[in-house]
Amino acid sequence: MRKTKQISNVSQMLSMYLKELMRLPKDKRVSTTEFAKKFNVHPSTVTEHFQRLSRLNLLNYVKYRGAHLTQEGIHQGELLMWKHRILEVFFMEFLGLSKEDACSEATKIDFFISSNVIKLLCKKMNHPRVCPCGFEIASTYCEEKS
Amino acid sequence: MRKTKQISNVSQMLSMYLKELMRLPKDKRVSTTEFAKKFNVHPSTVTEHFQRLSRLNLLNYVKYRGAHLTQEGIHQGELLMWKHRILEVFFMEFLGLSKEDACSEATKIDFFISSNVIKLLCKKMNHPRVCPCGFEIASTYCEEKS
DNA sequence: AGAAAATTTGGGGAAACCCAAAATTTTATA
DNA sequence: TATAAAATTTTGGGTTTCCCCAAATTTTCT
Repeated sequence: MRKTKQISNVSQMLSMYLKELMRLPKDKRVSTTEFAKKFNVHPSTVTEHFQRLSRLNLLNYVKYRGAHLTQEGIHQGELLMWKHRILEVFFMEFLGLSKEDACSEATKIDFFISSNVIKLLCKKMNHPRVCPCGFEIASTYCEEKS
Repeated sequence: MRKTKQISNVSQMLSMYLKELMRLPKDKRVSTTEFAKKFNVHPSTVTEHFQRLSRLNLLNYVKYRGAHLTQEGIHQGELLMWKHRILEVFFMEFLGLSKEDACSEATKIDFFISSNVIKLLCKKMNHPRVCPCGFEIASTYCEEKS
């Protein structure tokens, strides 16, 4: 009954957490201070966000022990990263941005842009399999019929 | 000393007000109830936002008498509309979206996307002079050297 | 075991939204 | 031109999201 391809109730900030989480090894648990440094924020703030992600069933968070993404969290994180990376490819290949600029520009809008636009962009870019940073682009959301 | 091409302290919501204001005749003063209907919000909410825009010197707002954009407001509104329309053109011509979809997709990201990306997009689209809806695209921000 | 380090809790604060009811001003009409 | 009706603003609340700090708790290290 539930749609799978939607980010439910995730704020922009939470989406940033989700994306960062996706870049980390999925087996290891992440600590709050580790994250606090990345986001230039106090540890207690991270705790708060982890708890929120946990309430949304996106993060498996155990007090004092760190956290890792749930299946659902990975799923939503993959959607975000797919958007992010397709945008990166587009910004580099079509607009000629540098790798760094492509990433920062993608970061500004990946949360807001629709799946449909990304899907069309993906097609136009010939369904890239890797992003400019060398990371693989998960094909879960790409509907290539090759 | 002041940079001219930046949206200063305008929230996404205020940017929506700015864009809507840009679509209205600039000589006439707009009433709060008029706006309230457009945004499906109570009149008092509009008053609040008008006051805020006024504090930012973007809106000339006189109690009980309505409001109209200041020079600065028009300037910032033009930047937003430029982004919006270039995106519309891109979405229609490059991705093949309908006029309506192009508009709604542009609305989702125009506030967040950088001027630089839009500038490159503008060039790729050959510096369009009108958007899909037939509106003229102000060239203030377009650096075409034709 | 006990001290040090990491983490969470609880209490607050600011900003951006929104609404409802009361007060005020404008307008329209009798 | 009064006065009633309509429009607008004020006031007072309420919510959410984000952030910090200090104190309490738990884990880790020696």
